[in-house]
Amino acid sequence: MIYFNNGDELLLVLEALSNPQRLKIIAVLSEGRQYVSHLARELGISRPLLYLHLQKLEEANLVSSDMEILETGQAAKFYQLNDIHFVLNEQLIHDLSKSLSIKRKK
Amino acid sequence: MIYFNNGDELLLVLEALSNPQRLKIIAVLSEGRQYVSHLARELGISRPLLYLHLQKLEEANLVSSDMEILETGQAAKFYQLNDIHFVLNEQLIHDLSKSLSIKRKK
DNA sequence: ATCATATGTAAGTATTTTATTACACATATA
DNA sequence: TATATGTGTAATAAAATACTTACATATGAT
Repeated sequence: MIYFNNGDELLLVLEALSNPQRLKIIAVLSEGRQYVSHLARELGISRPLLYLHLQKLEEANLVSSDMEILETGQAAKFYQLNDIHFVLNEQLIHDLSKSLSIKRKK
Repeated sequence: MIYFNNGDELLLVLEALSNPQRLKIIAVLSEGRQYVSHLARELGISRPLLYLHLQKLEEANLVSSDMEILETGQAAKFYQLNDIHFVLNEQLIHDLSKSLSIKRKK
């Protein structure tokens, strides 16, 4: 169960989830861990783009990664889902909005 | 309780929620309905910008609006929260991802 | 050595989102 | 009439996000 410590954390998760590619990534990973190149082929997107999305998911703590040696002997970076489960309602948004910053990113 | 009919609907809601200004708007509206100009002053943002955000929230069905005559005799547009309450987990994302489209917007 | 597979990232472009400025129009009050 | 309040929107600018192309490096198999 995801617990949000503040509004910025909630926003980080919501931003990570508000993209169709990233939802697809989560859907694929929900069937089991997988390494980057394989994931890219499965999703039909370029590896650099996949990296971008995985990075956002990782920053929001929705996925994690480990290096592992494939049967072929090559190193591969495996990604897996963290526990993604939370409830969202107006009360929570109201409470967390006090610790939510409105800021420029760059 | 929000029920998502498909992946695109889920995404629409997540996109609407993934912005700090819009979370603040929801937080304010959770304390009661309010009209646009008043809301803009309370949030410290311009009315055109507020319109933009309210439109996104309305498209995601998170808020609704009604015109009403103020005590002063002027017409005002009141916004109020719809029921915002849902659970999100990997199973749901997995299921809804099948009806999720990856598309350009314009 | 060459081919296929893997990771990793820099640099540039395209698209979308967010925000501002400037209008038009209406009602009530001083 | 001038001022203050309200709605509504068009046009533009700025910022952030998404995506592409190109490259470097490494391992194993042919």
